[in-house]
Amino acid sequence: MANKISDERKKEIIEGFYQLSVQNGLENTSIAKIGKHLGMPPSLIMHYFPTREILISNLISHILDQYLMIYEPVIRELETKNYADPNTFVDSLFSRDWNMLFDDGVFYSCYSLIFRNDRIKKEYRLLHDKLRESLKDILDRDDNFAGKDTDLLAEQIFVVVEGAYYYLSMIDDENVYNRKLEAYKSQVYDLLRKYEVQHL
Amino acid sequence: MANKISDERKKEIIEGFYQLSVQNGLENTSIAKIGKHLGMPPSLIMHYFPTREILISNLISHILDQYLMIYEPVIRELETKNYADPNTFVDSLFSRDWNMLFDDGVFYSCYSLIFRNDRIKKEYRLLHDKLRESLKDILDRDDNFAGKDTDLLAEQIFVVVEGAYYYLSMIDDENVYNRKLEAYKSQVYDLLRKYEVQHL
DNA sequence: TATAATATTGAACGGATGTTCAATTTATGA
DNA sequence: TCATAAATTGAACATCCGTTCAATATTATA
Repeated sequence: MANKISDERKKEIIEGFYQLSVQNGLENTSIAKIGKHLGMPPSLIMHYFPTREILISNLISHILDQYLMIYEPVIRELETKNYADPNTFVDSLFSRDWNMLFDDGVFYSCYSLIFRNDRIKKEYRLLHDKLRESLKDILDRDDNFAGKDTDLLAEQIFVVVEGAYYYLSMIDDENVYNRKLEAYKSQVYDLLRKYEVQHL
Repeated sequence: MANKISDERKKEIIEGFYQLSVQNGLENTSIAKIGKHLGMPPSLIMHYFPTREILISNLISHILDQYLMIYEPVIRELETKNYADPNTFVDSLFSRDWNMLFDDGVFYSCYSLIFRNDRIKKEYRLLHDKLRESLKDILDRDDNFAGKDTDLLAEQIFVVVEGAYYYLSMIDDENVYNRKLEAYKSQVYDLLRKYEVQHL
């Protein structure tokens, strides 16, 4: 609460940056354009983010926070119940809902920066470690997976999820999209079933 | 063979573009820089590629061709034999070799363009359709998968492969890398085993 | 060899880029 | 209220961007 104006401006700038990046792409969004979009001179943007690199770095933190926020409702739902139906869980993971809330184009643009920037790489790694850890905790709380390698299971589930979004992003045709979606879903169902303790 | 000089120059320009993109990133590689790198004026580049958009489009075709070329030895090996050991096949798919031959950074940069360019999206889609189709053909030729949904199997294998490369690209630590690599490999082994006809 | 087509050059363009800076306005705290 | 700090402005910068164009050199064709 020390610098309230400062914090609000920073937030405003980053969100403006994000919005324009969704529309025109990260690489086509300049500081001048952000300024025009928000009705402020570029020099003000540079007052809060001294270089473009710092700006981008903050945009990435913002995006990764958003990404985490999208997962959170699913994770929290599973944390409250001691056992949640895997089907509903998988359905949430593959829900089309957060395609509306989150722009994959900007996400992959930022992802591609990990190959030349170790700090960004680390930030992406930490995000995914956190997600995997959350899932593992949930699985551990479930008796069906007692004594199983839930670390490995969580890892293998997320690999399918990421691969699925990679492929689904290429698909325009709704029927094809749904068919593929079901294929990837059942792939995760199978993983869960494979790991579950057999009840009689 | 009509325009040999033209074709060679085009190839030279695209490869120069690719090399600089590997070093500095796609978004930091300008026409002027390519010209300087190859010792030719930017106007010559624009003579062969009238706009930057066309240049990028050709770079993407080049990259997707290369991507296909990396898969080809594996695919051809499996085509010649009537039955190839799934293990060696999976090993090849996950071989670290083509990380040396192919730059994932440029690949993902180009991939992120699919979200705002339908032609690029289609080109990526066709590439992956082709790869999946090749794998399906190979599986179909194998008696162990007779009567099985090899289309689905191929799809699910590639989802794991793509997801795997997505995650592995974030890992620097060699031990962690290898551990994850094995997890993803065994995930594909499991898929193959699940689909195989049971022999006694 | 003459002619047409192609390849190559170098200069120039308007505009956009990230960044700097000094001046001014606004808010904060004593 | 007054001094100090923070927020904001607008102009200016060197440099790079993609692109254009007319002129020249080279090659292919008849």
